[in-house]
Amino acid sequence: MARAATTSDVFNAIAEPQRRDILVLLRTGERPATTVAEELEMSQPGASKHLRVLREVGLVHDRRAGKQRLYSLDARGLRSVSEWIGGFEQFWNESFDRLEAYVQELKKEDRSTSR
Amino acid sequence: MARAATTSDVFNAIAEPQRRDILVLLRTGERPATTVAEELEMSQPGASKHLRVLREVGLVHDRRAGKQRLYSLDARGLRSVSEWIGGFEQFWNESFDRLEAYVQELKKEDRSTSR
DNA sequence: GTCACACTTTCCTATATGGGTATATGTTTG
DNA sequence: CAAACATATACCCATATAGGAAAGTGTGAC
Repeated sequence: MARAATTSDVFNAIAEPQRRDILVLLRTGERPATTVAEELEMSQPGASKHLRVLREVGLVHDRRAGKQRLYSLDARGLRSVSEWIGGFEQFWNESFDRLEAYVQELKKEDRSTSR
Repeated sequence: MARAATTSDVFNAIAEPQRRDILVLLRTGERPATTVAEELEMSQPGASKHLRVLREVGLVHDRRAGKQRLYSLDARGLRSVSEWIGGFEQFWNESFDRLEAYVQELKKEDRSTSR
């Protein structure tokens, strides 16, 4: 089995750098697919594919506007990620302390090794 | 080109459900690889591989303890994700409003279609 | 040293992807 | 309806998994 389908999981959808870039870009407002491609310097089909994935996980919406299709951000899907991440905030400092201890340990080992 | 290597990107590392489970499990304290495998019902080599990925992106640390190797959480790497996500918090409510408008629009279309 | 235990790595496989290129689809305009 | 424009899809390829099975490595015990 390979990795889970990006189309069904927000975590996978935002694992791709270019898709993250698209989301960031859309914070400044909706825009047509072509503009997204141009502004992020990716091919038109490339942008279209990424937008499709983002659409399928619900992170963007699209609406027709004449010949164009305007894409807009719907950040609500990122909430689940935020909540998951939130469960770790309390461990940031703690693990920092743990790292400190780790560094101290390394220093000790180094000292005893060089003797 | 395929997706970026999981070993070099925290976003990719946490894109895999089982790896997220491991991180959550490790919040309750360090434990040997075998225990991780048992508690999460994954094969021992499987757990080992996932732990390796997490280690390489710095989300876990390991230390030898006799025959065992104890893995512990280092959540600091999740901060970059948290920060990125944080840039979207202000859009949650806003996009909710946008969705409302979207729904209204759908209703309108539906009405005009059924006429 | 040898054995057992706890992991890690190697191999192999089926499957997803991301990217490029070419082509198809949908919409407005003349 | 034909032409033009904006996007989406289909195809093809190279690569990166995740997983299972089997073999390899490191460490404590006898």
